[in-house]
Amino acid sequence: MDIFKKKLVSFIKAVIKEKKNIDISDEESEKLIKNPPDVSFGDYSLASYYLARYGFKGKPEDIAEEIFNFFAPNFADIEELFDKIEIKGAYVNFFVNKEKFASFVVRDVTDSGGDYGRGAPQKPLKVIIDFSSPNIAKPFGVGHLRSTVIGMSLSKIYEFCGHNAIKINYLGDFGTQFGKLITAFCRYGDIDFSEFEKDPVKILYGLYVRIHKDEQADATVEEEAKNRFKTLEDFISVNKRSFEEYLGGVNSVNNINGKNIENGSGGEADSACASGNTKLSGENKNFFCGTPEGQYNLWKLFRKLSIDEFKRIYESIGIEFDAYEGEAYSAEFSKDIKEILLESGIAEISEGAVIVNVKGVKAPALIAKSDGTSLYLSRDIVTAVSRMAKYNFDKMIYVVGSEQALHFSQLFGIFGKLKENIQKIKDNPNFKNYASIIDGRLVHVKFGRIIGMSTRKGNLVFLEDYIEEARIKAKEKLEERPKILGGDLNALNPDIEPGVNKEPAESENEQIYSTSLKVGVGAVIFNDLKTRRTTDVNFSWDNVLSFEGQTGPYLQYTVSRINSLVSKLGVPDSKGKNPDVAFSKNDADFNDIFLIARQIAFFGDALNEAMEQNEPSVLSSYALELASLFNKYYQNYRLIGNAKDYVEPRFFMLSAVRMVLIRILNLLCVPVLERM
RNA sequence: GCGUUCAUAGCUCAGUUGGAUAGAGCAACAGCCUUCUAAGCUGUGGGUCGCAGGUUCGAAUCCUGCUGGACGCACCA
Repeated sequence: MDIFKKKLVSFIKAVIKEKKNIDISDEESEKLIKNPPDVSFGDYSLASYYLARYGFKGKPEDIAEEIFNFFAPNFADIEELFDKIEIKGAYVNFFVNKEKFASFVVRDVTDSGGDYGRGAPQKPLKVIIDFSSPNIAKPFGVGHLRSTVIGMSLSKIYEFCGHNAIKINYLGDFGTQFGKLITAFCRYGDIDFSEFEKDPVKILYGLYVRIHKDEQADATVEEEAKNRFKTLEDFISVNKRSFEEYLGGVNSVNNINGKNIENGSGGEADSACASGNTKLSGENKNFFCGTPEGQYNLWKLFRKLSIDEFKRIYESIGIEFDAYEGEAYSAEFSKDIKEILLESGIAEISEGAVIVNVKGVKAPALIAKSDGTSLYLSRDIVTAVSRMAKYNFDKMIYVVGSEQALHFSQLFGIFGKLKENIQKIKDNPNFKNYASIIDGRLVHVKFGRIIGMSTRKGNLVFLEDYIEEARIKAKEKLEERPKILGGDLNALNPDIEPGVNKEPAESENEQIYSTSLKVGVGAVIFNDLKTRRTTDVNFSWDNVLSFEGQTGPYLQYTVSRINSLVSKLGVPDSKGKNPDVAFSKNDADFNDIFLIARQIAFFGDALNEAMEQNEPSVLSSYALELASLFNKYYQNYRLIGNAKDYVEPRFFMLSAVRMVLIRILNLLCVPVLERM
């Protein structure tokens, strides 16, 4: 919060104390302060109708008058920072001293040394963010991009606000679908193993599409797939220890900063057959298709190949995880969950299957199938309890599409029911401990569908092709630029002096490649983060490939422009620490500088709102507005060629804009370019 | 049928959680590059906030009904 708002907060507290003898907190007081829709109304306003809750009575206009009459004689208290107070209808409007305001904000950003807006809560929360979660053996499509970028962005936002984010990728690596995949692999004898090694995920996807088609005509497919899945699950859970035992040991691995870094291995599931034969060929097909151990190895191989592929893609768009988990990991304990829930009466048997009736949800929650195999709901229960044991989280966010809203309301409802009935569970002290405190800490961050593609029909758009398309468009745009095409290609590379030391053509192409790739990736990612999560996205190439207006490249471009200008201006002597920044309202550009400073001052609010609502798009809109204000300024006023004491404060203003924009681009996973 | 969710300019979307005159960007049209990057800037046109009621000082926002779309609803994930 800036000092101006702080001043108002205490001013308003004072009036409520004086008039109604009520003490309100800073937070309450701050909530009463709004930003008027138009700067001509003032910079902050107090809406009198909010005061009704503190006992002020009468028409809003009269309350406003009463407040105003109190403020006016006490104006000296805030005179240092404010120019005037006005009454307008139901509002009391405050006008800041614009010169002081602009100077304060610019200096505030500059002094923060790149950390402007970073939060430092008294008690940082431990927040698990479960996102991306692709299904193995399927290509990474644009559908997964949304969860991936929303989750990654939220992780960064929580971290920047001072909390601990734990990023988990929960792979869809289990379930009947893998029975189907193994069935496909074993039924179709025409797999080219050398091709398979080259692009395994594509081949696996082909199998997936093919078996789905055959399933329609051939009823034995489903039968075989179910059996194979059962074999797989039985093989994995021929175990060794109970969930209770597992929970007893797991929190000992909890380390200091709350992060448990796991690699992409399958956790427990891996150890079941670590030395397995995973080299595929035509000869050992009998082993893979005919024995439980072979099938397990086959599944494990599919899993590994998929993860390798995912990691390559994540790296290319700057996504990383603290842990890779998988459903298979939890499958081992799904039987324990089933028994606990049944024994305690939380679950019941219906039509041979195990179900839980959850308060407020009509559809029964299915825990286990009538053939005894697990369903993903039961695996999610296991996972949540394991994570509580392991991380002791304050909050766990699932970034999953809104089509799974029912699933999550069932999952959350089950933890509510567990909490209520915890004493009915016999033994299992560890389980009771962890399971009872989960209720209320789970959040489903849902998002709308991308309309226009589907895996079943086989017309899935692969993420890599999608980015490639954007990259090519960016390259075309880049090559249209006269400066770059005409002569100075090296202008793209800040490390090379223009005109000197010309690099060979190949390197120039590399520059173009990397620049256009960053623009393409930026366009694609920003496109997913600029609208509110819950709205469905009508997929359109025209939209994604437009780099003008409200787009990622527009923001990247704005930063590049500032970079260029700043380097031409040269860094002032004061080097940026505690600079002497002062603006004069007599300068022609002052009003625009003020508007920029005002927008910068809103950054903290935008950040908070983005976190509270788990909504990165709040930052997207904010950044677009800031960039737009800057571009208007840039267009209308020239800096180069002016006197030093005119340029210097503006230099810091430019740097402040750049700092905030770069921060937001980072938070939104949009690459930042030096030049473009 | 039940449930969830959405409907704002031709198109894509904002709209400070019930507040001041409903805003941007695309697209269309008209302008601005010998001067800090034109992926930019300026201007014009474009609205019964799906429809009908209700709640109150005040509704795009809240409640009810209707219309239309999306998604989900027992052994997939």
